[in-house]
Amino acid sequence: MIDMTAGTTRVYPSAAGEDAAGVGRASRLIDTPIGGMIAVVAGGRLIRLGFTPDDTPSGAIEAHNGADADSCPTLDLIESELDTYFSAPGAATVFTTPLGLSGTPFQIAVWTELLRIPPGETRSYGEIARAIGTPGAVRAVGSANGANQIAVVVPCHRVVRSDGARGGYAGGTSRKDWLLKHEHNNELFI
DNA sequence: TGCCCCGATTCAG
DNA sequence: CTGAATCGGGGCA
Repeated sequence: MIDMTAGTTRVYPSAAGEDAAGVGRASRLIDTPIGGMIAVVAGGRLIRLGFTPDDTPSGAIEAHNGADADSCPTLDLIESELDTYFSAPGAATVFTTPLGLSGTPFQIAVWTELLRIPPGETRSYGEIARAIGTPGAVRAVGSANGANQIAVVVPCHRVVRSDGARGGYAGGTSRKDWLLKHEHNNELFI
């Protein structure tokens, strides 16, 4: 059925009626030290990057329109940048892959703010809430974090609780832990 | 549309 | 440690 081998690119046939603008979609599985990730590109932009569940169902990669995934520059770019990011302790890697953020105005505001957090640094949910002008929306920020479609690149893992505790993570707290330590040059903290 | 419920939180008791 | 505050998002009538 679907080849889940890391690095494998799958091309999906165009679905009539979808992507009227001719914007193709392609996905690729990328292997990382903390599990496989699936990257999805549409219109030349990365629109999704998430950790694949242990037993990734074939349906996880459904509905991707046809595009020439094997020669997708954006997939090549994100794959390359992820490789650099994961292989370099301290991870000062700056991602340049064009992103396609899709969500409510509030979510977009949160995610955009997350992109401003430098690698190796953290912010609390409250700080993010204040930064975007809605000091009381602390929990809502948490929800928006959970709705992040582009893991690692949109660094929702850099948001922790005000008391320093790590807080939750859609990909699993162990991954959040790993990422924070990795960016902290492998130093243990807290 | 309105109502209700739920959170990757926070802070006061 | 417990409880209430606060607000965006989603489900449902």
